[in-house]
Amino acid sequence: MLLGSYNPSSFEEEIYKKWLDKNYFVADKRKVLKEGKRKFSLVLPPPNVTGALHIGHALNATIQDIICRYKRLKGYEVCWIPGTDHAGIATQFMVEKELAKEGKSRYDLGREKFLERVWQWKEKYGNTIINQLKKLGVSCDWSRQRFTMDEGFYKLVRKVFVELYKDGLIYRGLRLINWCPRCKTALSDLEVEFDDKPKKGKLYYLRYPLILSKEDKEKLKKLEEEFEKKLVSVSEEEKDKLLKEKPWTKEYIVVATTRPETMLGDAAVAVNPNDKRYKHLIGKKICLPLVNREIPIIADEFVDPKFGTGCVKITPAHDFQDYEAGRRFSLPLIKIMDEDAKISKATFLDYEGNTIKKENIPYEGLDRYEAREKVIKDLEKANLLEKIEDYPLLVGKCYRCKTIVEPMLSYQWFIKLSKETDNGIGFEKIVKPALEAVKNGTTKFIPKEWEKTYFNWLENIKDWCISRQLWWGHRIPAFYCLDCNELIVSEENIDSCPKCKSKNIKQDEDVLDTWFSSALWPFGTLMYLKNGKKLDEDLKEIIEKLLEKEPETIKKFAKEFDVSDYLAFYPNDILVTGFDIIFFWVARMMMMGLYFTKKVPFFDVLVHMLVRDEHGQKMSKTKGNVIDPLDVIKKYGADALRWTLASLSSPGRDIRLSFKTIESSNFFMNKIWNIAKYILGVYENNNNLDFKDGYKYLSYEDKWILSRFNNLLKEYENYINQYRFDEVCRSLNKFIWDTFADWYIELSKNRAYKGEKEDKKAVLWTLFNVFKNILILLSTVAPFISEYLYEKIPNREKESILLEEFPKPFEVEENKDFEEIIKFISEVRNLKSIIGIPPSSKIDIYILPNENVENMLQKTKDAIEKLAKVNVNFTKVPLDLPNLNYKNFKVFFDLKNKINVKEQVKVLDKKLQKLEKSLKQVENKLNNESFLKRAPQKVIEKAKKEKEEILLEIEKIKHALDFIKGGKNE
RNA sequence: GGGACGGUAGCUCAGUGGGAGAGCGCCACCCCGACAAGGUGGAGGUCGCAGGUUCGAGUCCUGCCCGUCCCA
Repeated sequence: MLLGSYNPSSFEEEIYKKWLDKNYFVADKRKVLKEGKRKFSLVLPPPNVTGALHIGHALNATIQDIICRYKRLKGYEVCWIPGTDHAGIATQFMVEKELAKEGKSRYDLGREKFLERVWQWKEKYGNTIINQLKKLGVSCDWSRQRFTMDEGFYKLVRKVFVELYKDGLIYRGLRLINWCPRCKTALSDLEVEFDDKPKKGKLYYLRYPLILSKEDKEKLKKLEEEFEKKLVSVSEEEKDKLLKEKPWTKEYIVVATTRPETMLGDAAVAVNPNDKRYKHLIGKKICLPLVNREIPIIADEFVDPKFGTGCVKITPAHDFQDYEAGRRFSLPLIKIMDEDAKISKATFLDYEGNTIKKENIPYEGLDRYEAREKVIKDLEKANLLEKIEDYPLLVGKCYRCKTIVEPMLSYQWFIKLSKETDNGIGFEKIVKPALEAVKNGTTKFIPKEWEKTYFNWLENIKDWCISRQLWWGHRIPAFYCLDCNELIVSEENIDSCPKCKSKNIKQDEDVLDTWFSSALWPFGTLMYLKNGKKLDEDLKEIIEKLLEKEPETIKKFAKEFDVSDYLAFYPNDILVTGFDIIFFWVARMMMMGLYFTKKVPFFDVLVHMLVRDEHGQKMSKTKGNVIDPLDVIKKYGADALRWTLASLSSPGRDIRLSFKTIESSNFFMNKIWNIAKYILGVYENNNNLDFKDGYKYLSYEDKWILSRFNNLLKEYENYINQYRFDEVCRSLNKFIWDTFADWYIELSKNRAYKGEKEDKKAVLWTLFNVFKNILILLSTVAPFISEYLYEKIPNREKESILLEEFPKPFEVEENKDFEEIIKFISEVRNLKSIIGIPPSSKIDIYILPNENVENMLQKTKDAIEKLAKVNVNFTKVPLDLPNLNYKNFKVFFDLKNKINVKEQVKVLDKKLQKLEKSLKQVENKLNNESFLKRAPQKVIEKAKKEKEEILLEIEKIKHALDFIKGGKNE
């Protein structure tokens, strides 16, 4: 026996090792640059060094691998570059956690020692996902593996930063940003998460005493009296309306807030200018309780009169909306929290970042939530708490550690992207090209719906906060002269001030947002630091010539970088990624790619969805519904996992994954295995008969399966080019199982075991050639089993299926007549079942063929007998027996003594009714003049044919009925 | 509040204006010289609801209901 039972874990690892040893995945730039071979390139979205492989990675990598393997078959030089991302916050978080176990913090170690520790950690765990991906069988070019903080990226990131700075597109400024008090770093808008449902929060109503002169007080009294008078003279209906506009006449004003502790930083109180209740108070001042600060009452349109009392506090240093309002009214920024989100001294700043003054305030040192309690308690004591209401609240949380973020005033670095910043210089230079490239179709999203998401975000983009107060990451190449305050942005580290020559230089403490380096990934992975190495001599001329056409930036980069890979493989052809990082990553790669290379980083963006559990729940450790791809691989093999993911990946839909589905994929793999077992068994059984010339003796069924394969080939290619991997799998499954195994293999058995030599040759030739092609098509999705079985077949020509070409169609014509035999066999089985004849009980049938198919039926006789479990006789004349009619032949059934169930009449009647219903439908159609006039000829023809077929069916059933009713044998 | 996507068999999902499909599950029968992880046959549907366009709508348009997600 050539094959045992299917056990993927027994061969997958070995096969992967072979592929690696033979360097099949390594891209050859020479073939592209020198021989003009078509290239196909892409980057693996770099997983975080912190992570472990989850099912989402598996889906993402599977899709890419299918595409890459397909492109190799189609003769492309495929360059698929893997790598890992340093993942600033996440990695630092992991190492800090490790340190915490030793009772230390990063500050105990200091920056340098801490970073050493992170590098150690990275060396130890950073390749986890990469190694796990190999178990999945992905065909990345591992020789080109990169890291977002490797030497090349270190240099590239600095270059890019300096370029952008020189071009006036990066600035440093005091801004209100999202701050994570646990990670102690700024977060970009995207890194702040909001819960789906609002949390139960409170709305606090605080009384702020007005500062009133004697006249003011009298005025208020008067207003009150006037209003009372007015009230008496109006109707009941108008009274309500009037009451809503009642002028505020108390000696304090009431503001509503969800964050009472921030009142310590209030710079004003605001009302809507059209709000009649407060009109007379605009311009007055209040005395802010607890801190005794005098602040004005201002009027601004942004105040919603319906919110709370219609009167809000303005805290410009701790709320985004208030920041803008504060700027409009030149209110001071009053910062009252430190980086731990604890109450600090109040610092008054202007919008340029100059400190105006500092002020002692109560609660210093208290955490923001402790401070809230205290503030409320103290206000209550002073009778300044009006009331507390329940209020639904949306709070932003750090996407890494889930700590509630704090709007915080701090110095940060930004890339200008907003339409508002500097007359939209960044928008024009960076954002617009990225928008344009998708609008004009240079880069396409698949499915297209995602383009809207992309446009919407880019069109409303804000400046990108790129600095993070972390230690792990690309340190910002900005230097400060501590003597003359000069800011120097420089690619190289500097040790003296170019202005005052002072040696008192300090580099900016901050590192760059991780996504800054990821944004360079598509071209950065194709550039390597030369480090003094010379270019490959044979490529020198070609490279120089190609370089001429490149933009200045690339020429500049080429001085220090080997850009031969870039010239061979950029732009990428496709990017495959999850929808959740379109903003984080895709948009930013588009912007950076276009800005620096003047080309789109990739042409197709294939967006896939989330993998959920079988109930549609997100997988999470806390829910315990995680399916670990490694467990799956262990149990069912990588092929089954890949097959499952591919089959379920219909565009725009989340995947619901269950072990049941994986199991059925495994069954399919097993089926393929057994097909191989059969074919190889037949071969062995015939003493390895040389079947090379078998194509000369092809029979009807051989030609039929060959033509059916051609059909599959068309479908397959059509679907894979549309990235419809679900349909690819469906087509393959249908052909392999329902057509090849269930029909052709069954049809082949007589000839394979008992046929003449020529028959055997033809059968073997057909079996092996169809099977080889099946394996090649299958190898994109299920590469392991394909390779393993490919190695076993005698008609292979290559040492690996990876070196195969995409199959060409067989030179045969479609044989519709043979399809009729298939149909006929099915119907005999069906008929036997209906009239209650056990499948194993043979009945006699008489076939009356016309000339066209006589030979075919004669030759297929054995197969028909075997598959339909009948005794086939031929007749030259019609017989007086129940019969079935086909286009080219008639079949008569001798059913005497075979029927034992009269109740079959019911079944047949039901069937008849169904058929008559559809007959009516078709007839209605065909009797409809409008239909005949307006429908296309093709459709009308089809309808006519359909009617004929239904009539045939009806006739058949009627025959069967006649027989049962008339010929019952007791 | 704005937007996107989805609602088709018990479950998970395909479906390209023209006879409602697949896998799993279910029922009945069958170990047949690859495979019981299999074979043969079968049952099961108001395609979310209501309108509209069309000779013809699961498919296109409008409104509504339900669900998921993104943005503010």
